[in-house]
Amino acid sequence: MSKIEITPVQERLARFAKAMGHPTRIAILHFLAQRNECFFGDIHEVLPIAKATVSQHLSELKDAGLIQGTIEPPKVKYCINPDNWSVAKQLFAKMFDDCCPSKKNSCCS
Amino acid sequence: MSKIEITPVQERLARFAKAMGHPTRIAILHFLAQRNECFFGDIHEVLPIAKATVSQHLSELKDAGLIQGTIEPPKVKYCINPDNWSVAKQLFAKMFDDCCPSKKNSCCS
DNA sequence: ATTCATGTTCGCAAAATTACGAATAATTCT
DNA sequence: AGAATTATTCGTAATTTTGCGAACATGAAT
Repeated sequence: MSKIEITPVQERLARFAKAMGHPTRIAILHFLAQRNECFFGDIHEVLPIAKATVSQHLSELKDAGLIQGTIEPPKVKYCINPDNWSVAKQLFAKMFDDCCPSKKNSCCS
Repeated sequence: MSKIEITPVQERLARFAKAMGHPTRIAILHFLAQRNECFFGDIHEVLPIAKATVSQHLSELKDAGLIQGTIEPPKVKYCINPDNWSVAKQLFAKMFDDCCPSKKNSCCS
């Protein structure tokens, strides 16, 4: 009856999800998780795509807040953004816990 | 040096994330989580968008495996797909746990 | 058989995404 | 100052996504 209001939390969760919604970006996140050294060149070296494209994917992840980059001339060091990573983790966890499969009154019974 | 192989698991995680990467679809998932009755009409009634668009979003969620729909003439009942929901939950949880903020050797220190 | 109620599919347009090579900063090294 | 290294930005093209109204399909009720 009354229309749904899309909340800022839902917007934020969708933003995180969208940033994670590409195999290459998932691979980048996994790669960053395994490494201490996170220079752009290290990431590019390991991906079979042009550096311009790598840069775009990194921007996407950075704009969503999942990673951060710091300039260490002449290189750029990338890493997970710990604060937002933690937020994303909690938002996804809450999302998956809220939903019905674990409830008794699920419509999926 | 050696190129990254994008794994099937990463592909699947990205697929889930992509489906969740839109505020309306997050709202739909939340709505499904709160309801026993999950008819198309209930969902459409509550969203400020055309039914064709609602149907598209539901298809997107269904194709990704996050929800399922059963025909109950003349209505269609939608709900979370419990099996895949559980898979998605675990994949996201593993992703967020793997990554560095909780590690000592994080590049984000 | 017609009508009604419910959703999906079609056809289209606008916008966003993905990808690349070339050009452009920015900083160090010679 | 000039060359070299590193990464971003620009310009472009192809594809995908998002959204709508209209048309269509399906089964129920008259």
